[in-house]
Amino acid sequence: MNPPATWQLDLTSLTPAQRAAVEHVDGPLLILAGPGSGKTRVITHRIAYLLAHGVHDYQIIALTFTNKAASEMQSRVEQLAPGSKVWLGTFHRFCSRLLRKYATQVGLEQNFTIYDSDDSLKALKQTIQAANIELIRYQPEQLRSRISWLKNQMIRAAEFEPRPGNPLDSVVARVWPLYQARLLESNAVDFDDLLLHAAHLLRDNPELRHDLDARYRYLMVDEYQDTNLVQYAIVRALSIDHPNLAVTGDPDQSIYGWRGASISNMLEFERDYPDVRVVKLEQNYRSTKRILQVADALIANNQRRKAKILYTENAEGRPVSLIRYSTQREEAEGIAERIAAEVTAGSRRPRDFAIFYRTNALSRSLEVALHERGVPFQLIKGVEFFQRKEIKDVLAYLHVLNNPRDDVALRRIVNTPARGIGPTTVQKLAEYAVQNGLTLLEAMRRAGLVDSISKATAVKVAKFITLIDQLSLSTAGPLEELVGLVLTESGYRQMYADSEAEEDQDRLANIEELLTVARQFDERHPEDGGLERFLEENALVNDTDNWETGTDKVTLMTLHSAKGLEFPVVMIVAVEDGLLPHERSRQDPAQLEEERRLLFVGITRACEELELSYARTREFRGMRRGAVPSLFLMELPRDEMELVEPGWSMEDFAEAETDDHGDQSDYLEEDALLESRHQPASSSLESESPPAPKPPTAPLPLTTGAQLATASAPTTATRPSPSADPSIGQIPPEVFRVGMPVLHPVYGLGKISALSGSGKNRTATVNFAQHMSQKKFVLSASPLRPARGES
DNA sequence: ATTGAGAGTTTTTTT
DNA sequence: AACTCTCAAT
Repeated sequence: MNPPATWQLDLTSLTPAQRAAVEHVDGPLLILAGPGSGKTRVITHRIAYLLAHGVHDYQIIALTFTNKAASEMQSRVEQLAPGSKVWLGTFHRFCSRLLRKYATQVGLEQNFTIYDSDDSLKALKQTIQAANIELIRYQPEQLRSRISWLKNQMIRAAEFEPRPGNPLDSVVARVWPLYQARLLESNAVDFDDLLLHAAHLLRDNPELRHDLDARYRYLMVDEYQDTNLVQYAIVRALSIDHPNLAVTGDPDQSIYGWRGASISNMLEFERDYPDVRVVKLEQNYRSTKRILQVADALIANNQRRKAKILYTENAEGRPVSLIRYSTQREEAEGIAERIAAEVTAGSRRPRDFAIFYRTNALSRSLEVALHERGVPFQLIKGVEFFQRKEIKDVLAYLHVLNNPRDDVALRRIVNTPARGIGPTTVQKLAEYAVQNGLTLLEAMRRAGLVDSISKATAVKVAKFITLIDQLSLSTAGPLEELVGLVLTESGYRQMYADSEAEEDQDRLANIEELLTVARQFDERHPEDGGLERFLEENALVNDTDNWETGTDKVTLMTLHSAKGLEFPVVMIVAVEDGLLPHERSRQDPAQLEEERRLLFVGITRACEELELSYARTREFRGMRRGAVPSLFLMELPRDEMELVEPGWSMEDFAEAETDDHGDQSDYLEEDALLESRHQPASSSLESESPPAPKPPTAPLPLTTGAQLATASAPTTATRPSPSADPSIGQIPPEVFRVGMPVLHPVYGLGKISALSGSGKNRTATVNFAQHMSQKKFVLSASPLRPARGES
């Protein structure tokens, strides 16, 4: 049955360690893979190796956490073993597939709906409202995340034991069973249920478990350090009779602990599978020596870890930059400026750069700065397209057609576009439904029989029902046609088409885009398409998956979504106390270590150059606050780094002037914090001798004593106070001459290659050796000054 | 039923 | 600042 290998598998390019992992066939295998160690290569080669040694493709499954990772592997397996049908996908997709098949075993129907977190929050709110439960001070979102966390611990509503005296838990104890009942009535599951139902399915049906264990004989799990208890249970259940389980991961890259991921799954792997073969992949093929040393020094500060060696045969590379900006805006502009300069000079392309930040809210100023300079960029946000209101609205129509019991979707569309069926009417219908044991949709069919609903309103509801019935006649056809029908018949497209607002025009465009998605689906599934499948595919997709590596743009993303990627130049912004580590993680040492791992992940994404930055002030929830450098920065090895401190711009003069008092206290606060954190760690950035007391405007302790190499940024050690800073307009434009060496606070040393214009418009073209870039400056408005003879 | 003002939130987020 | 939710007014 298994076709002879018509392709050649070349293992000679692998290192001995990689090869050992690839050639391991039967029995448990644990691959400890450091960042950039060729992990994906090993997994894909191993799949090909198994196929070449007589394993059937349907006997192999590989589970990943993201679609992105899955499709990446898919295409690489396809290259190594063309035509094979190994199942690669996410945990959630795997469970969803399993549940479609065995839905009735867990009380669902095959056409169940998958609620995303937005939908499940709505269902939860409806539950709370219908049962009239007092939330005390809790937000529904808090309940949702608590329930989610519990589900990830493999606890079901019926088994839940509230922590005594815990008010949140006592509310959860009341709401959760009702919420779960509502989901069941709606024939729906949330993301967590997908895993939880599957885990219980396997636990409660020994024969089924046995069969599936045999069927999926070779199981692989990627990013095993991020598995939670439920995922662990699923993996375990499928590898009891045939423990051919290969997992890869890196405890140092575990960054989803807050979601219930447990490193212990990885650390205790050897206990669960005593005969495990352990392979360590420690050589890094991605980063320069310096970047790796910085990463290594940082992560060494974590107590709860297995020490591991990180080494590379790559070049030494350039020092890692640590840049201190005075404001958030300068940080964004400095970065955008550098990228623009290097792109203009042709030394880098936009796609070479990635900018990471801790929270999405930090992206705004970067977007603005890049946009102003015409630098193309793509912003990766977690959800985006399928989470947009207009998309969810249209999909809600499809959900109702596919699963008439889907109340969340039904409530969403019943008055969208406006049909004069308001919340009061829906409320009455919902009550009628409960009293008569009907679904909401069935109750709507009988709106005329509900006493409290007026004749006029009942007619409107009847019209809506007619619309749904009419649409449901077309559910068997192509998706593109169905979506088109929904758009026209519901009046949804018209609603936006009539609008003048620019925002609505964008929405219209997004809706048209959805039509494209539907068409592409039709093309991809000429035989095995169908509404249910379309909805499922889109339910388990997120925006990160649409991230295109092919486009030539700068990438902006959170540190979390950066995992698994790499870029020639990486910039990590806002490495400040309260943001990284995040303030919510400061109490708990375990969480602090997770934050450190997060920065570790960010650092190890960089191949050639790495730039960390922080600012002295930052806008935060509409307020400007003084910012303190992250304690993680003190843990980095100064030998591998250079400190850069750009000069001040015109705006900062104004800011420094008006905010003088605020600034002073910020400084004092910074000093105090840094003093109190004085750590004996030898790799600390701080000097051995305690820093001398400083006037409020003196540089930070971080910069005192010039511990860091400052060659490329001569302004660093002697940054004058703002009032004395000969920044802008201080140097008369006529001083400059062609060939003159000049100094720029951001780009460092350069040479004037051309001059043009006169007076205020006099412009200099400067070549900067350091960045191999060329920039133009209007002299009267630039911080440029002669490199010699500076004060 | 729709609109607008005011109040209260606000991490990260593979799915 | 930006978002969502609530409640009162239209």
